Amino acid sequence: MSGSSTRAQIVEVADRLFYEQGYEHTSFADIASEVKISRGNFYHHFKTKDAILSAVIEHRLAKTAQLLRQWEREGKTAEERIRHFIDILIMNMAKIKRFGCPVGTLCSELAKLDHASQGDATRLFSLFREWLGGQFAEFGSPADADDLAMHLLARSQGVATLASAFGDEAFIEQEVTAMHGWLRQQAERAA
Amino acid sequence: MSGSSTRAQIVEVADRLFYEQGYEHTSFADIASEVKISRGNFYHHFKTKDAILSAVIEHRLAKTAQLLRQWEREGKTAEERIRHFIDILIMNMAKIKRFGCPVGTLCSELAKLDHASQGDATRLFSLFREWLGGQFAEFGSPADADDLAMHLLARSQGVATLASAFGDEAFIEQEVTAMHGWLRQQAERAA
DNA sequence: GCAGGATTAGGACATATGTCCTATTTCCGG
DNA sequence: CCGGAAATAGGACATATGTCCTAATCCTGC
Repeated sequence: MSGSSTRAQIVEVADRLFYEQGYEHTSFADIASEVKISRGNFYHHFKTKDAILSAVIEHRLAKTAQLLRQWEREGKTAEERIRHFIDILIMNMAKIKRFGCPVGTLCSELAKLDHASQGDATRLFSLFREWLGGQFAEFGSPADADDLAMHLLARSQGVATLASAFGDEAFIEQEVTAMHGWLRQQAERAA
Repeated sequence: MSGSSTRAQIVEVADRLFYEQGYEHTSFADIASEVKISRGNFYHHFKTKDAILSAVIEHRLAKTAQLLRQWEREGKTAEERIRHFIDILIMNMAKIKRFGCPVGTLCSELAKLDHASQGDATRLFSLFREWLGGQFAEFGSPADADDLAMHLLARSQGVATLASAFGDEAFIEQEVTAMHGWLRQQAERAA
């Protein structure tokens, strides 16, 4: 079981390539070449391409959960924590401009492929949704906390899609400012 | 040049399949099979797959321009016309739930493929953007008309992406209502 | 130090797919 | 009615790709 390092490398490279090139457009050869292992060796770690996808999604879920825990620690108020979410658009601006949102584009692709892992990919969204819902619930409006979470999720998705299509970073910054304003409003309304 | 009918059929089928299955995942065989022509015959109408994509985008651009002209006729006020745009989320709800937005998902896919037609696909967004910009300009705030157009475009994109990921039609309806409310606000602010 | 499992390399194999060629059929203008 | 262009069918061809097998090598526990 020492190949864990190789396996981890495969997952990391696949994670990046699935994001940058899409799942279907990324081949075993692409991944093997970057990890510098032979295609044949691949089979020892993952029987099928679907298995790699599952591992990548699993990996992303873990990374995301960790990120959410970090925000939980860093932000004192719910508003501050939600602010962190909005700011990932700024943090990952360069990559979002080129490839869109990793979660949204993966879900879209899998939907078109009618892929078995669709549900798992959607779980990535669910993580953010539930976390945001929890934060918004602290605002005092637990009834529509989920609505607010979905609304914010949708807005960031749209920003990522358009920023990518138009190659426009300024638009990201502009909309992030607008989202911060909207968040402020929600916080004030609650207080 | 009588094959225009066959050619048109090819473009229509390709248009639908590219939407439902994605560009790369749709093969010549898929299209030929649905149009009921042989794969070989295909070459007579389109030399390359890229050529089909170009024709499909051209076709979508024409259809979109026609739609915009129709809205132009049907809506008396700018607000009414913009309302038509928002309502396509309702009109195409069933397909959006399954496959997302045809424009957004195509642009995302082409971005990952680093495809030469990326720019042409983005023109589809530009059509809506410029048209919406023109409508918002009538509100009296020509300065940020484009910002409002992009904002609305982004919101519908996000709604389509999330609705597809979660398979949630109610979310579409909810956000459409919210967008109508937002539009009303913009109109009132202008008046 | 050695046996046995883990890991790796290299390649075989079937299939799918974009591209392209050729022969045949269909259609239309003169 | 007929000659040529358009359209079609069928398949060839090279390549890419997911999958899988086998032999060699590495490493670890005894």
